Amino acid sequence: MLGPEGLNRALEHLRAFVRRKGLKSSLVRESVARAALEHVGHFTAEELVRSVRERGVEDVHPATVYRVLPLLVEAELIHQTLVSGGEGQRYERAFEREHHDHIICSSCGKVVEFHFEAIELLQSDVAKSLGFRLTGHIHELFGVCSACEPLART
Amino acid sequence: MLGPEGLNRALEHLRAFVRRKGLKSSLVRESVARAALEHVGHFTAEELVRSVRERGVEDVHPATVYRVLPLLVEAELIHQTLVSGGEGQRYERAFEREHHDHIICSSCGKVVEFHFEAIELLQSDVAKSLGFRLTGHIHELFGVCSACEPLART
DNA sequence: CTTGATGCAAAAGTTTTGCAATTTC
DNA sequence: GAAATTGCAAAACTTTTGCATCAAG
Repeated sequence: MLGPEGLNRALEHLRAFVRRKGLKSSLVRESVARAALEHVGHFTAEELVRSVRERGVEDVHPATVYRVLPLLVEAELIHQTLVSGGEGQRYERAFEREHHDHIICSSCGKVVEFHFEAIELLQSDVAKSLGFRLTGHIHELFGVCSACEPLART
Repeated sequence: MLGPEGLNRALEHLRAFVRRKGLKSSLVRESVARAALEHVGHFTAEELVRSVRERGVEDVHPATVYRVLPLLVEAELIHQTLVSGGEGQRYERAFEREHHDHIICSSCGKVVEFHFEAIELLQSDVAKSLGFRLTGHIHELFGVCSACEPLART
């Protein structure tokens, strides 16, 4: 959860980013940013359009959201996430959040975040040993959560 | 590379699979399977259509490829892969291949496969500690390869 | 000769784009 | 007022689907 102060910091960050790029600020874009930043969990472009609309104040056209999303990514307010397939590209807030990966229950769809430093370190080692300078990664685990597997419980 | 004998084993495997499911064998499907199995590296549905056509013998309609691909996945002749975004779902051969993940150079697009048992083991640990039975994963690293980074070489 | 496989065309779903109207600076 | 942003409609792209025809067992 990003509190009201965090939201302000994020919007200020966005304004500075926009200024730096020689672009203009805009109400609509900030509405989209607000909806994205306060969205719980992952969201698609379409869901974001709905979120903005549900907040009542502004209304956004899907095309605009599709134009704003890459900008928010570039400003590092949000990240693209995978959370496997389905309906289109997903995003989640990145601003003032720690890095994490996901494990998804194939049965109920539950998504749990995890962060394991040991894995992160090994990733760097792998990259280094292959002659790469690591800049990012996608890591998603699939499984069946305990709630979905009342069977086979030892 | 899958040699001619491997190809035969794969096709026989497919035939058995098809029989087991109560479906029928077909020339076209086997052409698609052959093209997929002998394809070097990753491929999309569209590329597979081209590959089949280039082999000259058969010709396949895209719709057919889209219908065949899930079957080949189910038969475990191929796997879906990510190899980040771009034009549609990608696949690669799975038959008689070890599991591996990918690291991709963001600059030149080079894809290198890797397999690190330590990471695989940690993944299981993570899943277990979160109450999941692990069934699969996507793991893709991004970076800049040595060829693309003549600068910053220490 | 019954059932599955295929081609084709049309549809569906997501994302992009050209353009006129609007907002921002 | 010049330039960026937005909405709208149309296009682009990938994938799916209904249906008539073809091929397999």
